[in-house]
Amino acid sequence: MSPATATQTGPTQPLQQPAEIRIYNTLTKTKEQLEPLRPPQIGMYLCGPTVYAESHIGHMVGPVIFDTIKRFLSYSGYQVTWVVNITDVDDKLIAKSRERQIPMSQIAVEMTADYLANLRELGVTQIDHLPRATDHMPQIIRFIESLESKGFAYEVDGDVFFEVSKDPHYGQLSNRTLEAMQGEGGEAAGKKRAAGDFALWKSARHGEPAWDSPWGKGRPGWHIECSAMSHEILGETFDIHGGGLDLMFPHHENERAQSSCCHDAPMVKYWMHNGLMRAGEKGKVGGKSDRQTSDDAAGKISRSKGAGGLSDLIRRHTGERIRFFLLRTQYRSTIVYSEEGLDEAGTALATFYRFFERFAEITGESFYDLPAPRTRDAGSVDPGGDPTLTEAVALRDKFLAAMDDDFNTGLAISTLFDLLRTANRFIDQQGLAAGAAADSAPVQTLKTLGGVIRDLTAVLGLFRKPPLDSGDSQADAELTEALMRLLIDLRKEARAKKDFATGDMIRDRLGEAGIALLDKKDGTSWERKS
RNA sequence: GGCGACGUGGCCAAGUGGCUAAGGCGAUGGAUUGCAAAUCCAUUAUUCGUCGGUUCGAAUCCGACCGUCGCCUCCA
Repeated sequence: MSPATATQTGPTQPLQQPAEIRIYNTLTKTKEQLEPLRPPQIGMYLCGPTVYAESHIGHMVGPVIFDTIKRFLSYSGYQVTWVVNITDVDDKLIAKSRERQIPMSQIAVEMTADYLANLRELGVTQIDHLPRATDHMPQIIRFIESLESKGFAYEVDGDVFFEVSKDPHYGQLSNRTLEAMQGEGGEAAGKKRAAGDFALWKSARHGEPAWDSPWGKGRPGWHIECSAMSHEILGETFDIHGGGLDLMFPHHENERAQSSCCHDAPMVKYWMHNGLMRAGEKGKVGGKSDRQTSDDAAGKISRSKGAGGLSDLIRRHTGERIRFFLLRTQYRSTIVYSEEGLDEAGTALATFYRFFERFAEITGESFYDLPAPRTRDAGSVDPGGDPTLTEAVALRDKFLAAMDDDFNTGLAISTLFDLLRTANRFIDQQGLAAGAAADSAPVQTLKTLGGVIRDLTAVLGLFRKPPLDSGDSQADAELTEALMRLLIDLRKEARAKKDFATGDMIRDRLGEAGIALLDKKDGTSWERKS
């Protein structure tokens, strides 16, 4: 049975479908045409973190891809409301609170700040609502009451459980049958009617954070906060629900059960699950070794294995590099994390940065200041018979087609490289350099090319601002710039006198210090080697 | 044990029935350069884990096998 058919939104008016966007729906295991419930509005929910510890890079996969999805959907003419929850009450938080001898709420505040700072660094800026579980106790309690009154839940000594067998569709999302699930039932096994039943409300033990409820003092179970808060903000049925593959069961299965039983309506139209990140093996890149000696237990990255330190990773690699690294892989596949992979992403990114410098030198305009068109239509370009622009338009179309097909960011990025080559080739062929007449036709064409690249990279949330040398203060950066200017001028003078030995020494010594010089027709610039 | 994903060049990674198998990193040759770097051009998988099968035709569908990984307990 298709969940899509179960939703009635009244007469569908002839809405202009902005684009043929297809989404892989984990519920149906097929790619489906995106048809929002209430176009042009789209409601989107992503399961956020339980804030008991620092986030690690794996936590960023979902936010980065969904941030990109929202940017792309907005670009395609939709108005997206994106919600990411913060779960700030839970067993792990309580345990952490005991361990550190500080209130649970303080840990939650600290770790939420850490999470948000990381999101900011990775350019995740599109979230509209960040609801916290503890701010929604009345809604959560009402939700549970409603389930209880409809016969889907039962109370035992202050605990309330969802009775899984009452939901005829239970197991549909994660594709498992009740019979196949024969767990132990966890610590509350003795109280539950069936092992698969799960807690909606947990009675408080001594010293635990607790809220008043019809069942006595206690706290919400896992799952229920997402049902209550998504309902509060996005309604009974909304368009897209996302999260990591590992949340499919039990979290999403239970969420779905709670919400659809409570409202007697499908909870979500499109379920999306991103792949998980794995830790790569050790550094060695061997030759052709026939035997796969995977002595290094490479597995899913998780907090329980001590993963963390994302802010340190950002400091070393920059948020943009990490975002780019994540976006180069299709969101449903496993991403293997490795330092080498991140380094390579940095190398690839440098090609973009060099083009932006070239662009600025020739046009006199900063790439980063170019306006990014807000819609596909506004961003379209009329090539007017120009072969270079014709090529660019074709590549832009390819980019958009890739994104239309279940947000294939990896394929989309490949067209960006093609676009870069097109632009660089054009510059070379035209012999463009600093000082070119601003109103000349080639410069205008280059500006148009730059505009297309600006447009598309903005959809991916890249190049929002010039790359900074992380850790440098403003004053240090200025000093570095002045010293580099001096060295470059000295070398220039030496070379003018054909004193190549001195010139090369300056270049070599800078190279040893991790700085590369780039000689161009119109002068020399420098960059840090990654 | 149950359910599921994946296995594409040296590495990363698109492509899920049919033009010459994207793109990145790396490598090699060339243009350019005083020499480099950057940029551009060219080359770098007759082949897509293995073996069968379906088909006029498969990396793409089916089966078996090998291998890697995930979920089934907290996890983005």
